[in-house]
Amino acid sequence: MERVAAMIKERLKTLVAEAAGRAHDSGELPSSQMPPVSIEEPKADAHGDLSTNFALVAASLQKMPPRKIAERVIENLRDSDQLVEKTEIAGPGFINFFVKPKAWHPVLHQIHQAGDRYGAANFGRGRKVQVEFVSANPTGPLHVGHGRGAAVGDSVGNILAFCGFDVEKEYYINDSGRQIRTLGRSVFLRYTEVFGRKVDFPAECYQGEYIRELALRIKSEQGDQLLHQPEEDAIGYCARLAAGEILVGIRNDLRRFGVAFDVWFSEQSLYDTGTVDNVIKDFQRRGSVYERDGALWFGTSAFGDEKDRVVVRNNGLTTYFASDIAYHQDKYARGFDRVIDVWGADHHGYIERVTAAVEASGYRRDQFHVILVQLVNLLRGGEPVAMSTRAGEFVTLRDVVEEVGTDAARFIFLSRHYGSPLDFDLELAKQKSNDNPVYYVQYVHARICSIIRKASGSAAAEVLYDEAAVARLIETEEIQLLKTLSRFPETVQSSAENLEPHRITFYLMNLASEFHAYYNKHRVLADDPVLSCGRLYLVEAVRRVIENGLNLLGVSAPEKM
RNA sequence: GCGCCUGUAGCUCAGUUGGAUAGAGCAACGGACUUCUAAUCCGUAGGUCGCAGGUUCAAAUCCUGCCAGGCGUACCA
Repeated sequence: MERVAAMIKERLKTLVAEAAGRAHDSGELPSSQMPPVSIEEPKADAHGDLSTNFALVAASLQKMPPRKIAERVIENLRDSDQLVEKTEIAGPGFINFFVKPKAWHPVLHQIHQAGDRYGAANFGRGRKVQVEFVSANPTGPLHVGHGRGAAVGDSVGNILAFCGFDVEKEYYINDSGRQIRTLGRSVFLRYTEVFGRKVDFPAECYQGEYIRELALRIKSEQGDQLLHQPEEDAIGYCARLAAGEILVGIRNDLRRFGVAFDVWFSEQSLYDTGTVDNVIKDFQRRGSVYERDGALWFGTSAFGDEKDRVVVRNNGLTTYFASDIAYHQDKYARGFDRVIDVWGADHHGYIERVTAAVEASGYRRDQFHVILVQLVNLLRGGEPVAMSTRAGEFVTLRDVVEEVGTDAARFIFLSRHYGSPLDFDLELAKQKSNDNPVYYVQYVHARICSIIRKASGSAAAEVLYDEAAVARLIETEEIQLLKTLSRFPETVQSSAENLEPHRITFYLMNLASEFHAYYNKHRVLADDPVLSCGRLYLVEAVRRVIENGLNLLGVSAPEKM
């Protein structure tokens, strides 16, 4: 099905190109060289529905003033299907098109036919894409920053899937290495404390209260048994148990936050299967890895990194980077064309080296993409909430979801470009007013459901298509809504191309605003049954687009509020 | 020092990949509920797009150099 907005643009493009050709044939334009025609949407309504800068771009080729070129193009327009109401030349030489209202009407039928697929596309052509996000170490509960990463990653995945990519969402569990040992040690020390042993709790250990809770839990299950084992065994036991428990908590928190991963991938498994060793050996054979000062180095600088990086330290232990190389190789080996990693902004120093590893493994640079999500500043009533990771005092994602709800949290996380720092105000987030954009958008959905209930007795009632009724939609606000609705597919597309979910958020706020304005000015259920029928059809289309958009963000579309 | 991100209205942020007079929301002020949900709407006011150059018909957007803030720059994870 051809999109209405795209169709109109294409048509105008052709009209302009043909007109320019005719003008040249008749000698009105000297050069046969014509620039490509681009059709844009002006931001000011006074500049028409669509416009082209053709005359401006053609000026240097034609060696003529732009306004003169514009005149000759307009004179040669042959608008055979009566699409255009009016054209004008404006400013330095823009050609503005005012499209007939009826040109936008077909979008309604399209929306009703496409249903929950309206806005979807297939330019992904089934290519496999992996989105990896959150991937927090299982050494403590998720905090607010992880929530932002979760919302962004989940939504990017949804959007790409909507555009025809075969998407898999993955969580990488850093369940190996020193931080897990530190976790075990932290729990074990608290455990010994429970039995009255005086310990000097080290600063590098995890300070949070949850460590004590885990220790108590081990006591209730194992009594004092661990005190009688070799300390290494006891620490190992604590580490496994704690990481397992924390991971269960993380899964629960994410589920409650509406995030479902297809794959939970264990870092330890890369060691257990020998994948990390094999990768290092393989690169050694190929000369990408070399020895210096007793350590093994990966030659990332050959691929644009500022220096080479260590993969095996001189004490024989592998670095985090080593398993990262193996992990990313494994991703491509699983058949993904594209790999997208969502990282916290503090990891940006890693982009170059992982990209280098990807390239050294024989994949293209553009098959790997990192979304760097900036930090979240948590506020309460405008005042910063004190968060000290060192003291283990921070507001967890669970706390936030319990206080403000999943919908509000997700919407706010996606209400800003991921590259700019986000102020998250708890008071504002749970406020049920127009200050809170999520309710502003959801309210539209609930309102429309209410209208439809009123019209037919049930929200699920079928709203029927009637050509004569749709033709009655000619109010300014109605045409505006039609134009905005027809723009949804391209919004989704640019959102997918740029991996920017916030474009959907802004689109929805704008659509909501236009609907509220319409609602306040015109009655949907009017005395005239034909008009009512047309308006119901329009309003149901708005509802559908709000629902589809909110779905992509992972936010619910309530029928009542 | 080097690298990345950010700098737009009092505040929080958009800005259609280079377009016309730079837009929303909040806060301020003034209005609108006997009518489909007032969690709403309408109006007013608010700007040297960090600064300085450059590229061109056209720059918030691209290039260069400064300024400010954040982050990074480990044989840490």
